Amino acid sequence: MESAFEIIAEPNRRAILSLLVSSEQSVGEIERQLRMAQPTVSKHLRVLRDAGFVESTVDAQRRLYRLKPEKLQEVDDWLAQFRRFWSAHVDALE
Amino acid sequence: MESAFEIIAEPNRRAILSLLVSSEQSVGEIERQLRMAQPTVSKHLRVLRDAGFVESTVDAQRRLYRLKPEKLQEVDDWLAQFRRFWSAHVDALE
DNA sequence: CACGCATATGCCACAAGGAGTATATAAGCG
DNA sequence: CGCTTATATACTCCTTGTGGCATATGCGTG
Repeated sequence: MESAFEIIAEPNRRAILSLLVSSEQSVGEIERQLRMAQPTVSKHLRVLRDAGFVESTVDAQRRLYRLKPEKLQEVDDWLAQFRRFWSAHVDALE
Repeated sequence: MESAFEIIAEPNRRAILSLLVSSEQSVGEIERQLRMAQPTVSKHLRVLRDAGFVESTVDAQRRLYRLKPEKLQEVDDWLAQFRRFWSAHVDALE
């Protein structure tokens, strides 16, 4: 599970990342909003943190997780090579 | 392997997609350029075709595969929600 | 310091995907 | 028509990821 692509292949992880767009969240908040079991949330957050997609800070017993955009940008960069295709496709339709 | 994200999680498949950016290619051409075993190429192409990432036409015994951008655009669309983050990050650095 | 809440980790079982090898299908060509 | 080239599929093995459950750790509070 080295690559950024493998990380975001998992639907629950994508859901977590989307949640974190609005603001940082604690594990419990993620758990409730996504209705996932707590260990599942923690495990996915671990994966996301190790891969550099999120970072966390301590707030008493809570850990607050927030987005780190670099890795997503990596995905975005890979997609760049294909961008001309969808403009080309639109052109073809016209 | 339903989602577009799972499809592009596989490195060989990403390599194939990148190859097809330049022009359509036959199975054999892909095989040689990426140094993959022929059945491996065929299997990945099957997955890519079923998922809507590529399409093929027949040229005698050859099958020519070419890119279909829609699914990649799907990924791009999902990434959109994060875009404001990397501009924000740049701003923060300044 | 005992208890409770929040989070992390360990272990197990299950499922799914990928590679390798062999084989099938299909088209062109002598 | 038999042979060769090009591609697809079947089967098996192996690895890896994920979830569930139980348990550990850590901090705060009475």
